[in-house]
Amino acid sequence: MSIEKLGTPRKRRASAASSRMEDVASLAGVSMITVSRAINSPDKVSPATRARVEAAIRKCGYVPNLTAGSLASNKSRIVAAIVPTIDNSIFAETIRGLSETLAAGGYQLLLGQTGYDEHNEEAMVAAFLGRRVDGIVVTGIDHSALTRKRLRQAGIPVVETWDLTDRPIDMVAGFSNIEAGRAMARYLLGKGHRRLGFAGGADGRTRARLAGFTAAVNATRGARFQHLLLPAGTSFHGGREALGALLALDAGLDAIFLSNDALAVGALMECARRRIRVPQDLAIAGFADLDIAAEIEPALTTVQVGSRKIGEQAGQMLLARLGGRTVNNPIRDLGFAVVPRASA
Amino acid sequence: MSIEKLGTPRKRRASAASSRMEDVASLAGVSMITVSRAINSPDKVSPATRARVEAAIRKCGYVPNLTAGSLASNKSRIVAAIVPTIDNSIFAETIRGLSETLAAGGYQLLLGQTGYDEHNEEAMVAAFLGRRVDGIVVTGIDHSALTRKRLRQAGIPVVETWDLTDRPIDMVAGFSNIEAGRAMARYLLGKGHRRLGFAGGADGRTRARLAGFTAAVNATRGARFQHLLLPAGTSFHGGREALGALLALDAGLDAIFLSNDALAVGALMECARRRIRVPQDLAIAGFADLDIAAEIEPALTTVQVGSRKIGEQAGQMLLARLGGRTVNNPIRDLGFAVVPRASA
DNA sequence: AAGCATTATGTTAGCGCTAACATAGCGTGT
DNA sequence: ACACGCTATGTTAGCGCTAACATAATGCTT
Repeated sequence: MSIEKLGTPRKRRASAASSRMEDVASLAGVSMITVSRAINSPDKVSPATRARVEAAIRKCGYVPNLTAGSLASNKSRIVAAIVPTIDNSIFAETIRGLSETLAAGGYQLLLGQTGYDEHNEEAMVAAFLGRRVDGIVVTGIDHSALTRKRLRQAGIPVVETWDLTDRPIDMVAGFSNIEAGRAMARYLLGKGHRRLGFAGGADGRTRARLAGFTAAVNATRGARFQHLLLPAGTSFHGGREALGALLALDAGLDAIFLSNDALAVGALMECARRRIRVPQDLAIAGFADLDIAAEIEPALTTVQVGSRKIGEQAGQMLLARLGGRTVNNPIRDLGFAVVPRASA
Repeated sequence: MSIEKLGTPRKRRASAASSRMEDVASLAGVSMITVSRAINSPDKVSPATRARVEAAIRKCGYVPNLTAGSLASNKSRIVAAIVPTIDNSIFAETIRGLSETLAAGGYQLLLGQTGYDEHNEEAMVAAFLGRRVDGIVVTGIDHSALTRKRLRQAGIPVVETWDLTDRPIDMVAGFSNIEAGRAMARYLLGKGHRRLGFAGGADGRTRARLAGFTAAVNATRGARFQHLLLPAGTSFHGGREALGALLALDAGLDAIFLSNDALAVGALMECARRRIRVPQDLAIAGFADLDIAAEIEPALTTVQVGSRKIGEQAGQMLLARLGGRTVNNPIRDLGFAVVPRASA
């Protein structure tokens, strides 16, 4: 065995050309931990030292390696969110609210889109947990058994959104889809409609709305309805087709509830094309109160659910828990409201 | 100095309760590196060993810590994307295309939304680089000097999108906004319109479209135009207001080009409200060919730019470079096409 | 049967940072 | 003058994984 030659480590990985904390430390004449503190908890370092460290950082163009920091501290400052899609969709606003809330707390957002496929959700949850995200936001309350188990065992805050349950995996921010469906049915029935139609995607939230809708219709003498679950989730074009399909089932429908506003707007367009007068010949209602709902002609009657607020609340709950605070109300019912406009 | 007591390390960090690679290794009776290989490059491990390792993984419920892997391998398998917003927006489809392309290659997407604020972009780029993302996608070709410098020095593939330049930071996938603006002006002029209006957000891409539009109008005898740059980027409501504001500048306008489809749809809605016939009294044109453009009544004349394809191409270029291949054509002009519909 | 390439697996030493503990320096009260 | 608490900074030992090199086992050539 020979003594190592000075300055020639036997082994050295090809590392980034970028400067490391060590370089900053020696430049500033302090230890690494002081640099670390100057960056992450500046008030634990004297102003004079902090100034020297900051100067050194600027001089080297140092960019802290957050991956290394995450490994050492077991905190990633990343939150993952899984939504079905962000295309012309109700979830885009949720993501926006979440993203801005998290950014304000110093967290970044890892985004997953399942395309309404539960199998994708499972794989994404696994991948995100492997990334040791600090928290996770999922859409809905229906998840595979494996996904639920993994989320519970991960030991991180989890927020389910866009629905409500007594027994969330951890926390939930949303509203009751069943009640929302019921409320819209009652609204339409209250307007005197008795031959109703319902169409929407095949996800759990739409099914819940359908359940509430069905219950209210069945409780009303003389009322009957047709429904349709579409393979594709949310598109304007899908709304056109849904309208046609429902009218094919029963040409005498007098009101149709589409489970999201994109579909409803598509249905309105199809009515315009077919010269069906809305709401005189046929009432049309949507769900979620997208921006366009208030702007289109005729303005769309819909259910306002605070898409953006769901994201903000989810973000706030996560930030609270990540900041060591307890969340006093982990089941947040943000409510909904039927917004009567011209179309129904 | 005393000999360490067996089994009681002087120091041990509070670590996750979850199992580590070491646990899997001992359970399977192999070394850690074999487990690592069984996971990351299965064909380097014999089928028998692989099977034992996989069984052990299932038994412990092992989830690899990707943070540790990233640090060791200097690869994060994360790509960051920065867009102005994903709300009812042209960028949602780009993100979707990117996200799906990357997912197929085993990469995850870290999303940043600047809200059309260049200052945010700078901070986000810094944060993402600190995260040692493997690649980054940004919107547009206008970036602060510091951002450009950081991106160049990061030594990772960078794709600029939604515009075109001879001298990208690294790669670019988009189309010429100047030419697109010019093409739409020519289209409207070709239809005989001579008093044109233009409105859009204040971002660089809209300015480029405006430049092309202006050039074409100025080259046409007898043509004149008004323009308007809005603070808020893309909203239906903004389109209503833009229409009003442009008509206030010149009530005799006969064609208006809105720099994105959300604005254009809003303008159409406002025309409906004001009983302005489109296109007879006023032609309306949009930009990007969102889903709704083809569905609305009257259908919207717009510029189709392949929003989704931009994301897919960006993803493919990144995957190629990350896979060690060279990208033969790093400047990808995906073109555009004026789509004539009923509104102009 | 020796020589060599190839495949399968192991050993060692980090990747760049921070937790946990250690220590030095200083003001304060008695 | 001394213990005490407090602030500022330092030392050490990892966090959980993989790169790089090392070695063993196997097949194939001549």
